[in-house]
Amino acid sequence: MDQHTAVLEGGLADRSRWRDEACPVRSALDVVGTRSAMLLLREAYYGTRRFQDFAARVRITDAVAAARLRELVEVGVLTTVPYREPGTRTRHEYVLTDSGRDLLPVVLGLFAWGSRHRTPDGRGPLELHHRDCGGAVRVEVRCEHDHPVPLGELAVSPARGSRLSRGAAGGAAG
Amino acid sequence: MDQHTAVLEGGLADRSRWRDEACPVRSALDVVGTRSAMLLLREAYYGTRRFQDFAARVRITDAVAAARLRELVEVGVLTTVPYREPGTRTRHEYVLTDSGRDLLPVVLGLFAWGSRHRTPDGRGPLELHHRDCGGAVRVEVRCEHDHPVPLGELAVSPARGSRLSRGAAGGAAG
DNA sequence: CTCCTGGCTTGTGCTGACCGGAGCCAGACC
DNA sequence: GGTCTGGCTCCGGTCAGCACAAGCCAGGAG
Repeated sequence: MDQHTAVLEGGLADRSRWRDEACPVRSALDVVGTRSAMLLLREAYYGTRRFQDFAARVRITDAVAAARLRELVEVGVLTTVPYREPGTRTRHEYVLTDSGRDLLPVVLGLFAWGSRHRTPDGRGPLELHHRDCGGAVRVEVRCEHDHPVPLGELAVSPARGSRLSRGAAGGAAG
Repeated sequence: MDQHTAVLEGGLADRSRWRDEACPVRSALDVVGTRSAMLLLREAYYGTRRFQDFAARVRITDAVAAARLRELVEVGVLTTVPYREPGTRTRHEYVLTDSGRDLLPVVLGLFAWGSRHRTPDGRGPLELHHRDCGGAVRVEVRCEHDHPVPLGELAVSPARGSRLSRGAAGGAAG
């Protein structure tokens, strides 16, 4: 259409002929779409591992922390690992899995957007940089050939083998 | 601490001495943290512009669509522009602003994560590629020198001029 | 003038996210 | 045995997000 939206290809072109039932954005939001889940992830990235620290630093109640942490473990974003401090019994910590680490672009994307668009100065109270070189850190949409991909150059197509890739109508995708 | 978390620098190192009151992740979630807001954004990226199309394609009611679209316009993620089809009165469409386009990494990040971790085959029903070269599209965390930045190489520090940058305790950041 | 249509608004009610506070339980320490 | 602590669970209640359904309003078509 114009240069400011993605291009829908194949059976997707007619947007009125398919539903978003299997939309990956929707399925992601189903499991990590709450405020507390995102903030717990932020804390995990900051290095927090223990129950009370999560609850206190995210400023949620124990009940919510327990419920949310349990869900995050269930969906595989966190795992529990036992630990034992001298003189106490065995407890367990919540640590990130690969799946949890894969959500980093989402949380950093929110971080960057909040810093840029939701603070008076457009800078925000914290900065992110690369330990190795000191360069400022950003979240970018890129193709595998390293080209930056603005919205207008983004193409969406059905995965091979799906109904919509064969031009059928009425399918479900995302 | 270990290689799987970010490094907190300056006054941030002691995580127990500062609060996340001004956290940009939190402020971002305050305005675009709902399921319907994210899905409306997805639709906007797909090229949707009209009220009924948004409501139908996101599968929310008119009431929710009206409320959420109004909020998104208020926070500057969308703008209304008047249009007129022949033989009807003037109405208005909802189009993305620069601020709205800046949320693309967040929505694509959820898209990628959902495709990878919330579908049986780990691929998802849709694919994203670069129109110009056909390459698969990803969301990446990079520094300004183009180095990929894994979580373990990410450093978080206070913005210059903030309380925490001067080593004071009890500040508020993110 | 009435009818129709798109873009809402309003009303009712459910559910899930969240809070504050109290209680529980296992084990270490005494 | 009793006490303390971390990691929960349970209870009662509020509020926001959402669905379903009805109503409203401006303006073009007839």
